[in-house]
Amino acid sequence: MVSRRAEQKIQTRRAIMDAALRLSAERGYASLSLRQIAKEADIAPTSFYRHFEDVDDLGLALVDEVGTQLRQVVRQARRRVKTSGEGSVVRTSIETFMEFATSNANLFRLLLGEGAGNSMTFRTAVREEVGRFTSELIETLEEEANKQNRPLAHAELAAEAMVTVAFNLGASALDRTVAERAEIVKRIVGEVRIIMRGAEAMGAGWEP
Amino acid sequence: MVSRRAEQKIQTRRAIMDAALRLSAERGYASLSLRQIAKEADIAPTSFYRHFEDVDDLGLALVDEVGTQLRQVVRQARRRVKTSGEGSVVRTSIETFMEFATSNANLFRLLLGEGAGNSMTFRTAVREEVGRFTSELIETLEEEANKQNRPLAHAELAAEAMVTVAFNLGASALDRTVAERAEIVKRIVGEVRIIMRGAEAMGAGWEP
DNA sequence: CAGCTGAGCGCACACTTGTGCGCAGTTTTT
DNA sequence: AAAAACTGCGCACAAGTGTGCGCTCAGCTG
Repeated sequence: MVSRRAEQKIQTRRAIMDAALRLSAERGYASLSLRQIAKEADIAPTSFYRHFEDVDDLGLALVDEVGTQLRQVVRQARRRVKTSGEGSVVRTSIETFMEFATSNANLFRLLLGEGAGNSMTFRTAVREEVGRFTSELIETLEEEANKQNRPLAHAELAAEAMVTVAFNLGASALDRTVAERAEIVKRIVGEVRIIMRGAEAMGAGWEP
Repeated sequence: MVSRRAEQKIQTRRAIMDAALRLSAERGYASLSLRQIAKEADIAPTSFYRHFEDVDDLGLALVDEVGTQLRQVVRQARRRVKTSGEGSVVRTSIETFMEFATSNANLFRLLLGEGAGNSMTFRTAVREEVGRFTSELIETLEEEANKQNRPLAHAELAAEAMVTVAFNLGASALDRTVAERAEIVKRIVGEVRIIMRGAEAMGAGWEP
């Protein structure tokens, strides 16, 4: 499996994915053509088929990738919170998240863009990924609530709201300058805190 | 100005916009061609230019339209809350909003889809519209808070979070069955309540 | 009434698009 | 060493793309 050939193959596969990412940042993913991608990846158009069935197939692979990396982010944030002693959970988590978002801006934009946009297949794939992310957050939230002995009402609702806010405002930050970006992060932190506070304030037996 | 001619013109303009909307619901807006739109609108391709410079120009017109209609929604919601005596402000507003979203699903999807996706011009246009919407909500929130004598900390943050949640979960509801949709509305209401509660719980002098 | 304006059309052009087919060269398998 | 497998390429083709140009003729203006 470490044959020279297989290695080369995954290398060009990467080249294709990177090319698509680069292009989609400018023109938007939906308006990408196989040929454009091929050219950007220094590949003959027909060679594309040796790696993906379709442009949509490529898209799904990308969504999958971003999902995997995102989940890593949650774990990294958890670790950071645990080790670095203090600093609020909220702030640390969000900063970790934004770090990821800015350094993978293209991938991230794709996720957000296609989540609301294109084809049905895509939308559901994206939502699944975001769903996984939310699940892990719910878990973290409940864990933390137990430890601090401050019960949360409806952790799922709170988590969903937090993720939605962070993802969307986070995405809007990508276009901005560094200064503006910091300002947006502040806003995200503020809003997430509000949500947290609200969830705590609602009694344990609250029914929406 | 009510000349037969002008009337005809705005009529075909409408036809074009509707056609674009219909098509974008299936294939996604970004992958629309001028010719497809023209065909769907029963127009010769070149006639398109009599109404719009560009496909992007059309897009901006559509974003503008949805924005205008959206603001009408807020006002309608306000009126409903005032007249219909009771029922929570939150629930009434969200129901009004969802009514609009479902009956203008295509327009709405366009707004959300392009808000995160396509070209820079587009993104900013969309965000402006959403911003306007948020502004009106902030106003309503503060007004209501004064009347009920329950000060809100950082109405802007709360409003932004609410709008983000409502828009995005709302958009995700569009694909679902009627039953699932009702479930999502419930979730939105719950989350908005949490946000509201959180904003109230934060003291008046709170700094995020 | 005559003359002008402007919406809509058809034609034409130069590109770009996705994809099928068969060949080259290299790596892996026998 | 011979054969099989497979990545990548060039070519070809039909279909679709945006847009310039000049015509028609309904409807407005003087």
